[in-house]
This record gives sequence, C-alpha cells and structure tokens, in this order.
Amino acid sequence: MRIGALAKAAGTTVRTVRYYEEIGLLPAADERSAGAHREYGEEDVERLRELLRLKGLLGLSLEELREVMVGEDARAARRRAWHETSDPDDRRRILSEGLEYTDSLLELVRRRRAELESFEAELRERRQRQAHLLRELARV
Amino acid sequence: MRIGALAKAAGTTVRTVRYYEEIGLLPAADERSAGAHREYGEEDVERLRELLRLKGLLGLSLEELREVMVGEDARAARRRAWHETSDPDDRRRILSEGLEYTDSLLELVRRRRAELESFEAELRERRQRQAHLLRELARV
DNA sequence: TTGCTCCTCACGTCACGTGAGGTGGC
DNA sequence: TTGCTCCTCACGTCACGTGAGGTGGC
Repeated sequence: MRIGALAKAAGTTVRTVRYYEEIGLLPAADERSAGAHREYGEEDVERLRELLRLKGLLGLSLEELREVMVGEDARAARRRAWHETSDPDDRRRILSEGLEYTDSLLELVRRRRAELESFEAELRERRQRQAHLLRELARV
Repeated sequence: MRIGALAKAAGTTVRTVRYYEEIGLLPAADERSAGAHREYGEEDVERLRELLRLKGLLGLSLEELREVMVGEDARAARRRAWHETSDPDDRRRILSEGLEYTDSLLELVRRRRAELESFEAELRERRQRQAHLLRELARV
C-alpha cells in the first residue's frame, strides 16, 4: 500500500502522513533508497487511525500524542511478543500491561465525554427554558 | 473588567483574546482611544466561554466558529429584544428562533458525543478481550 | 506514450506564543 | 516610587496546505 492509499484509509492527507513521519510519530518506512516510494501495511493504517482519533476527539497536541504513542509502540511490541511466546507467565505479563494501557486510554476518553455531556446538559437546560416559556405564551 | 481578568475567567490567555478581537470573533471593545485599556463585562465572559467550548470540545476552526457566532450574535440580539418588547407575538418569534439555534448546537454536540462513544465502545471491547484472555490463563 | 501518483524542497497559513520597548492605574 | 498589568509591533512556532519541478509504476 502506498502513501495515498494509507492516507485515504485513515481519513487524512498525504502531507499529514509525511509530516508525522518527519517528526517521528509514524515510523519511517524502512530502508527506502532516496526518492523511492513509501510502502505501508495494515498495521500502519491501524496506528494512524488511532493517532487521528486521539488527536481529533481528545484534542491532544502532537507532543502529547508522542507520549501516548510510546504506549502504542509497547502495544505493537506486545502483539509481536504474544505470538512469539507460549509461556503462560509471559502472556499474563503481556496481557496485564495491555489492560493497563487500554485503561489509561479509556480514562482519557471518559474525561472528555464528561466535559461534552456537561455542555450538552447546559444546552438541554437552555432548551427547556425556551420551550417552557413558549408554552406559557401559547396559553395567553 | 480588564483583559487579564476576562482571559482568566474564561480560561484562556490574553493573547488569544486580542487575537479573537483582531479577526472579529470578539467585538472590539468600543471607542478605545489608541493605547487605552480594553474593558469587558459579564456577557463577554459568557461569549468567550461558549466560543472556547465550541472550539475545544467540537474541534471547530475559527472560520467555522465565525459562522456559529452569527448565531450567537442573533442570540444576544434576541435577549435585548426580549426585554424591549412585551408583545406576545414578538416574544413567540424570539423564542422559536432561540429554540432553533439551541437545537442546532445540540445537534453538533450530539454528533461529537456519538463519535466519542464509538471510540469508547471500541476500547471497552479491547479491554474485554484482554480481561477474558487473562481469566483463561489464570485457569491453567 | 499518456495519466496518475509519488518524490523532495520550500514558502504560505492558521492560531496563537513570546519577547521588546513603552505606558497606565492602584 | 515601585509593581503589576496593560499596550502595540513583530518575529517565532506548530501542524500542516500548497505549489514547483521532477521521477516512477501500471
């Protein structure tokens, strides 16, 4: 898959992909001879999608994203390690680290949702007042 | 209230307030002699707060905000008009316009919440899988 | 060969941050 | 008078957008 297909699949632009690579948010597609096309796989789509959602929905800066991505790197590493071991202790460790990471993301998302819901509640209240007054006027 | 107090009350910076004034998102505090201090009131805090929430929570650009703010201007105008009339027909019209505007904001907020909830659902699912696998391993 | 997508500079833009140098009010 | 906040340029920065000019693969 080339850069255009990746960008489209993840819902962003070619320039953004190149920029993220430039600042190290996406891994530089390995061993490209100068001027050669970049090649990507499914896991790059996954990673880019998650990046964009964390940025867009949670409003993280690319610097903050970089920190979260340390967690994403570890997640990818765990996935590989998972398939390379069958030792239950290893797998238990891998899983609990994964759980911890998922929980930290869930915490971020929940906090955001709380803000959004408080705004929505305020709007609903406003709506109520307006609708109530309209009914009052209708009775006159 | 001066610009520092306004910025603090709304949870932003002095520079941002000046920038929003520059591009016309906030009204230029009227009839300042060159170099004089800007003066603000409670309704400026209100407006700036709403702006920042629409921007931060919904991820609107300042250009998009400018369009929404046309609605906010109308809202402020309706508030003034409300107090200047007692004619039921006028008030009914004011109220239904207000309702319409509130509904459009609610629609924006709901759409965002839906995106956030779908992300949260995905994370919960991921968490479930991890927790399930952990229990499986514990039984071995 | 034609069309499309890709490549690398590199300058432009949006939404501010951050001094520089100076003035105003408790 | 001292301190704090304010003022206006104006350059810097972050996260890309947008050509310019050229090369690569179906």
